[in-house]
Amino acid sequence: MDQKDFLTNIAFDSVVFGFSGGSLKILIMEYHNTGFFALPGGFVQRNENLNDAVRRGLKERTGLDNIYLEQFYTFGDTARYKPEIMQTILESGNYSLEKYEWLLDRFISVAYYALINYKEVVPQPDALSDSCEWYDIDALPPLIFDHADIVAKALQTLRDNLDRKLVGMNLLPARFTMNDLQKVYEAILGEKIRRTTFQRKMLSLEILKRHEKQYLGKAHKAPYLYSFED
Amino acid sequence: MDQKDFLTNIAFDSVVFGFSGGSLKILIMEYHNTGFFALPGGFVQRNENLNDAVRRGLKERTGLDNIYLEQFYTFGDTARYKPEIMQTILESGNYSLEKYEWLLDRFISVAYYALINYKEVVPQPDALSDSCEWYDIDALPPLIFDHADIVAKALQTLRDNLDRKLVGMNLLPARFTMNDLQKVYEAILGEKIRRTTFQRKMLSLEILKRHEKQYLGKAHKAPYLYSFED
DNA sequence: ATTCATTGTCTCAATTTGTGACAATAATAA
DNA sequence: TTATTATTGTCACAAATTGAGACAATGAAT
Repeated sequence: MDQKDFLTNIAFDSVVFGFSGGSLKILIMEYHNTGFFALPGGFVQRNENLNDAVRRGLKERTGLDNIYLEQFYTFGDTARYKPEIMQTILESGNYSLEKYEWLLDRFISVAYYALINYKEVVPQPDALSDSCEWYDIDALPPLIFDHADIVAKALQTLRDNLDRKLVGMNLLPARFTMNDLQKVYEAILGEKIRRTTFQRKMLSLEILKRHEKQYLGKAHKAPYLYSFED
Repeated sequence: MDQKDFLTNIAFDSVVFGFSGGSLKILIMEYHNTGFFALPGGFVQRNENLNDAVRRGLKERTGLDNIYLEQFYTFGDTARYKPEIMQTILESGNYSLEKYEWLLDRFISVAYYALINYKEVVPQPDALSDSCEWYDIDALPPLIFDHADIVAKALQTLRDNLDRKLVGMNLLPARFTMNDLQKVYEAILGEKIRRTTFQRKMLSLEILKRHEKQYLGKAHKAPYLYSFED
């Protein structure tokens, strides 16, 4: 974290979506002894592509490569500049204020959202944080800076993209039932979808491959399993 | 242009769309004695919102306030860093390389597109440029850095937004005919649209106010004028 | 008066979406 | 073994949207 290795005044933040227990969740970090909650983020190395920097950051937090990632907005208001918060975070972590003075400068932040399979991830805190955990999108703690705005815009963009991009797939394991997929869509949109219409639409896209049935041990017809591979 | 007044490593570029002669055009700058063509852009002052910086830049180039503006992507590949080009530009303009050394550093660029009424604008070059002119979107000169990619992505985003946002209006004068509006849509989409379907769709949106007819002195029925005001 | 190009609107067909019906099925209960 | 139950896959029909053309109305030129 030496200043000379990084670009100044520019950062990134990631809204990492996962799906579990029927609801949409995101990763939130908590900083040591401060009560501050924030999105996972980071800085761009001088010899590194912006997109690669974000992937590097996600790899550290989730252990995953090849994550589905979309850049959605760059936040650059002066109102998001609050050096006293960053100073508190550094002091609570016993970091030298001289050495890390550059972190107290103003940053413009490029925001990305990621979609990952919840089950494949064990969230890892970074050096400054004592936790990195999943929070239900409807029950987030208060976030520092403008991170609540970033989350809201991420969710809005995800909804807007839901039809145009094949977004739902990235939140599920390789094989899933039509009902699983519908629940992901419902969690993202925040509303119920009609079963028959949804099923017809998904099948008409001709991107789903049908596999053997899944026997659930329940008292009814077993559903087919699907995957996105072809 | 003193370094200490600006954020480092971060810039913006604008794709300014106008409509004239049946085709879509954008503003391109040419630098003194270099043969280099580029999008109009600039840097963010330390006490200035990113969005305000872009509006300031557009005001200087077009003289217009209250421009329709959308941020669409932030370009941060290392491949876009070509200090020798910037050096040539500075030298050709007889700028001190010491004083403006910071401009030779790597920049991540936040890209915006603007939609303006062609007739209201007299493009103004900046200090480093000897021209700022309209170019047909299909006949652009070769552009420096990754500016051709930026234009391509701007156009793609504009097309994607065409139905969801009321984009066409910003490219026309206050009053226009249905045919004018259709030609704007056709220029953006790059394809012909069926007249009756287009007319029905536009009227069904209930955002157009119909005014008196426009007598063209032509040998046929006169069209209504419309506006977006309500 | 006739001709001409364009406009505004209508009609019908084709497609997509909303809504419910219904048989098939896998486990459970009787 | 047989009924019961919840859920699934598919179909049928209605409603809404879009595609495609027809046609009369109109303002100016001939």
